[in-house]
Amino acid sequence: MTSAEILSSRDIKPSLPRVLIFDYLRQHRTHPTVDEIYSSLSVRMPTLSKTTVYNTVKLLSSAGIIKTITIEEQQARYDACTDLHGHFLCTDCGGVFDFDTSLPDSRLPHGFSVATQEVYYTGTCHHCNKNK
Amino acid sequence: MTSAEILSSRDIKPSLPRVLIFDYLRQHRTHPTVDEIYSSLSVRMPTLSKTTVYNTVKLLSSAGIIKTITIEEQQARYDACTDLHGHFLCTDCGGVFDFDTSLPDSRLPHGFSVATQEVYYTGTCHHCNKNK
DNA sequence: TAATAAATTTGTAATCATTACAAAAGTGAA
DNA sequence: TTCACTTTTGTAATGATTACAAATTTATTA
Repeated sequence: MTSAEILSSRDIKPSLPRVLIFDYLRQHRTHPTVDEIYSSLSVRMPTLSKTTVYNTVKLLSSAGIIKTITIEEQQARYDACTDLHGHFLCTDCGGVFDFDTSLPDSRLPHGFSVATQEVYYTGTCHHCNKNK
Repeated sequence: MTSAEILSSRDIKPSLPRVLIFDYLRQHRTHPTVDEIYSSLSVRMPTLSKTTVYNTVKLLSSAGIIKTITIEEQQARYDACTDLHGHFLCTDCGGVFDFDTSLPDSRLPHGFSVATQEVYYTGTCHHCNKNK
């Protein structure tokens, strides 16, 4: 399915900025920040505003089309893959990596309804462990 | 064990601000923000600086004595309970609640070493679900 | 104890990600 | 084309966090 089709199916008008941003996230699974999305796309679309990137990732995230990753204090990252998987932050190089994970066996208090589930690990990645 | 003893055992000098902040976190399991810690303690210790609260929670967190919770984009929260448990953010009232969770069965890529593990859920809490 | 060195705390001023907001631009219907 | 509505944009706030240097406290040495 194209990005525009996915947006339309969620009643989000597939404007050019929205399609570009969603496309970018679908093609770059590096969990980019708003800044990285903006810098990359403003080459192709010089009129793009960073505010539009902020607006769009918030729109897509609340529609459940992308995920907001808050593994770092400094800034949010975004992920077009909404399938269940964990995120690993390397505190050496700052990279964020995916890993396979099952859902933990959780006992929520009665009456709680779940919207999103995230598993965040931090540590040192393969590459940074080598350089020691 | 007293807070001062725990700090000492980690080679952190148990100064008054450090003990007060750590004590506060041990007694208030509500996952307070820096602002909440500062506001509460500055009544008893008017000379306390917010910078000291920032410095201290960073110190305690990197020593592994407390946990930094980044479930929200806006600000970090802190938790003196380092036992394994999940955190649930109610997107209606903003409260953060603990819940029991096992470790998910995760397959990390080879060579990755783990320092911290977090399970974050969002949704609606018991109380907010009632008011609907 | 006094003097000195080291560690800690403090207040103020940056930094910087995010949001507010209103004007501008774009889109679609009559 | 005109009008209403949505989206985008740029600028100016906001607000959490950090940098930093001065002030204070604590520890050490003589």
